Amino acid sequence: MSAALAPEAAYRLEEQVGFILRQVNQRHAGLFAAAFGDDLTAMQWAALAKLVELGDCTQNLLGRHVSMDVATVKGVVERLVRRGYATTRQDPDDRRRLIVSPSPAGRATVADHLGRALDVTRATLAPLGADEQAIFLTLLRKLR
Amino acid sequence: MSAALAPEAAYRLEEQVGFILRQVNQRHAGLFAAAFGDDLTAMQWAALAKLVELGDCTQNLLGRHVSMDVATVKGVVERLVRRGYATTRQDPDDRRRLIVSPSPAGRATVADHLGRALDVTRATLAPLGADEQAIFLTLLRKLR
DNA sequence: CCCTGATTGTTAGTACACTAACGATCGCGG
DNA sequence: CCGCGATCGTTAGTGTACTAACAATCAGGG
Repeated sequence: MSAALAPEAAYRLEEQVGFILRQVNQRHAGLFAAAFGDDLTAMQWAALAKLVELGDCTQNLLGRHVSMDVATVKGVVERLVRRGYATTRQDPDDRRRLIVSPSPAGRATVADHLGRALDVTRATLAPLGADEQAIFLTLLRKLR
Repeated sequence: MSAALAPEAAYRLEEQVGFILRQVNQRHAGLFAAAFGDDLTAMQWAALAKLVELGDCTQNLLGRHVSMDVATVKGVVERLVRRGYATTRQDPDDRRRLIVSPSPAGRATVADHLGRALDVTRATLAPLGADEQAIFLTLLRKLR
């Protein structure tokens, strides 16, 4: 399956999962930005929504809950703090740990934007029918 | 649908398309990096594979073919040039344009890595059965 | 109680991604 | 042929993402 028969006819970039995945991600990012404007990025929203759900939480644990590695979550939390949506303090019981807490403004923002977040999900899936959406999500989850 | 009934029970971050999409992307990126090592990133591979397919090509046009905006494609092309996989020159007929060309090494690298690229696609979709893969790709394409 | 290994966080470095602002150029209509 | 809008590329700035190296700290065993 190498040289003679179908040289590079066998490889179509635009049919590879990774490529399409990136395009779908781009579309989702655009929809998200349109709904959230300069309020929050998708990453910040994920971290903040999870933080409000969990309450006080180690930076490390928060990162694991939202699938961000340590270096990434640090930057995201830093920007949440800068915007006044969260605060950080050292854990007195374990001085390695940094405890992140949602601020009242953070909780309010999550409540405020919940509808918009759901709209983004709906808009992203809009090209599919209701049954297709269910199938798609089931399959997508398996690829996690 | 705001306060009294289902406060934030209605929003589960880990069920939102955008969130799962990011996780699937992360997994794909990991598989890609494992297969390609330090040879090429997924972005560089996409750009180079498309460049070899198209032959000489405007930087702008290349970007459109691989869904990268102008600023992004500039960086990617720059790194391809730095690695010796492509060259750039001004279009004599339109001095705004920058023509990007694959180098012999670039063509060889694409040929060399075609199998690995297909392996990455296979590995990414491996959690699904053959029929599921087809359905998934059909649905995914609609969300582009 | 010290030693060692694991955990937590920070920093530096590379590579996407997108916006906005800018300069150079092209092409078309008047 | 002049001007003006559209196109192409570059730069700067912000925000992910991930690796690697490091410092501080904690926990458990000898």
